Amino acid sequence: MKLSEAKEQFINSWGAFGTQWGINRTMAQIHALLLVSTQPLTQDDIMEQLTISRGNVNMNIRDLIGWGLVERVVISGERKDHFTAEKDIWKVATQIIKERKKRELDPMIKLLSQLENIDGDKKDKETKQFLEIISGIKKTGNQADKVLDVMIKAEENWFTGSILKMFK
Amino acid sequence: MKLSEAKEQFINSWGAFGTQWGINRTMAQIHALLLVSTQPLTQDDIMEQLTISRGNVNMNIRDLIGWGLVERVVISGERKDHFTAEKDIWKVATQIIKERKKRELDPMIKLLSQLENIDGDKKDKETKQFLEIISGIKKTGNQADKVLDVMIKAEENWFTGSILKMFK
DNA sequence: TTATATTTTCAAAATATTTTGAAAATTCAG
DNA sequence: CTGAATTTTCAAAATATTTTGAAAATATAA
Repeated sequence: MKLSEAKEQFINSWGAFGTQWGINRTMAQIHALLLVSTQPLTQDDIMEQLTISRGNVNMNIRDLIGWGLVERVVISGERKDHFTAEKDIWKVATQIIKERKKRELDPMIKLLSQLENIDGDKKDKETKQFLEIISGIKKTGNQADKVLDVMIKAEENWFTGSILKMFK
Repeated sequence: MKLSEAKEQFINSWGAFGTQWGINRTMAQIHALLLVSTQPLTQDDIMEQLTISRGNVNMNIRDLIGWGLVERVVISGERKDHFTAEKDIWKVATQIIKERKKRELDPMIKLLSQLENIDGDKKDKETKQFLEIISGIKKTGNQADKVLDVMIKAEENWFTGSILKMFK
């Protein structure tokens, strides 16, 4: 397999992979393209390489920046914006986990707490079972939350070289 | 809030939550409905409670069974099939992790191995960087794979009461 | 077996999401 | 400032996914 073929296949597979996780195909492809690019790319580079429209590139780049996976870099002497992706996949993974936790897990736990305030007889079988399910989900959610916090903290401290502080 | 409202809100939120994870809304809603139902339900019950068509219920139930989240139960004396969901959310979570690992992580790692076989000069800067990215992803993928295996094993052994075997 | 209840399938319709592209807004060199 | 380059926006078009519902297949009681 040639390098260009391998890159293409990686971009396509990463895109397909993304769709299974509720991420749109193009956004995942742009991310993949930036991952395997030596140089930061402009919107025009991305348009050309993935044959997609300017608007599409622009919107998805903005989302990727929102997820903290891509950043805008200024190349001195160049007028156009350039974009580059974090190459360390472990950092990519923790960043995604951090964002999903914030956007989804935290609100879900909040909702579950609200659902625990039901009017009426807590001894009623239906009510009792409902509350058990809800509190079970909340408990597991909170455990996951804590595990992820430790992961994120570990990542941050590892990165800043201050991992020992975690145990003080 | 009344119980019926709480149930409804739970079902809707679980559905919305699902779509963010690449799971279709109705499938997540059916799962939620079965989670908070005291009794196993028939297809007709589900049709009625979620006001969706028979075909839709049938297909999504089949998928849920494929994910190992729902099972068919026979109620003696009743002609129709009944369905019920695993209520222990920790088991639900490990089941989902197990399936996603099998369906997505394992194939992704396989693909990455293929992409490492590139023709041409391994000293070429472009080639070298590509191989570094790919092997980085593969390494992180393999680590995740191992962590998830331990989780799944722990869950299974915990469930069967043979957790001590894990350390022998 | 036959008649009826139940489940499954799948093409077409409905709905939701993504993509385009041109106009508007912004940036910046001269 | 001016005007060209660049970026952003967003309504409409294209595409993808989900849902329906009726027909076909299957199961079961009599």
